[in-house]
Amino acid sequence: MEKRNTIQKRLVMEAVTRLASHPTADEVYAEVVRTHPSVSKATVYRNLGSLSEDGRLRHIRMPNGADRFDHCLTEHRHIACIQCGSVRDVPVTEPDTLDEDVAHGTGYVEVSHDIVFYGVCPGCAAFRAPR
Amino acid sequence: MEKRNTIQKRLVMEAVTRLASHPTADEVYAEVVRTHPSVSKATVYRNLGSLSEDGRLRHIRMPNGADRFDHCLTEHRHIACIQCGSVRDVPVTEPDTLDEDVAHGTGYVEVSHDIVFYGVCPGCAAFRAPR
DNA sequence: GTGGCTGCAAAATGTTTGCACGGAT
DNA sequence: ATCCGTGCAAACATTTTGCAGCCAC
Repeated sequence: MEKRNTIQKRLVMEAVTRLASHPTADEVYAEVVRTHPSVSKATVYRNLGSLSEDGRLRHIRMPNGADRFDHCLTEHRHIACIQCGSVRDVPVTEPDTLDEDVAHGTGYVEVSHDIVFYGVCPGCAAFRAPR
Repeated sequence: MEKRNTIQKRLVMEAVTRLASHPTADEVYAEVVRTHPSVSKATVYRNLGSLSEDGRLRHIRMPNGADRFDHCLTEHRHIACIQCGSVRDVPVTEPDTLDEDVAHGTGYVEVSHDIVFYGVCPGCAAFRAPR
């Protein structure tokens, strides 16, 4: 019942923090294995889940590719470049009554939402349409 | 270059329409196979993709489980019950300047977004907390 | 000491792809 | 005659799980 603080868990946490920019589980695994080759991918997945559950990481579900994990716990959104796949932070801009409105409109309770933005990042846009 | 209108494509289209409520690719496949056992799952996937591309179906990317397909083309959102997994429609409530705002804030271009709501549907809520 | 955590491999899930063939144009 | 769309199976990508042993508590 008690959650343990294992070396592996710390390694996963550190990897996500070090990679900073929303790594996928696979990227976290690669980072951990670099210094600790014996750690298995299942353990990385399990610890990512555990840490997210504990609120120490944020689990970002990407509607397309692999899910990502964020060490930054402040409320924010993400935008993925449809060209290069990079992901960066975006401040929250949708009204905070959104869930409430939907709850009232539908009769659902405990309403939350996932929102992910897509677009072409400045770098890719420049490359696509140079001068 | 020319897209053909095959029996399989029509079957897929009809299945999505008949199932009405946001079937997954697998559910569409099951529905098609019931009457036409020789149709392969790959064909269903390919036709779902083709029809979505043509705007005849809407491809709903679910951040969690399998993607779903919607025969209803009018702009709307979806809410999934975290208890029973059912999905129903929700009118758009977020401001239509959302993408614009993010574009201005980030410098990204061609900004769009996916948004999916989660909650407990009235039925499941009643079951969970009767009386 | 013991039960959660790990490593390994295998399974599960969801989707895509290579290939040869058959049918629509 | 083309060549697109199909069926089949296998590949692929991501994540989960079963199990025996280990190690943090």
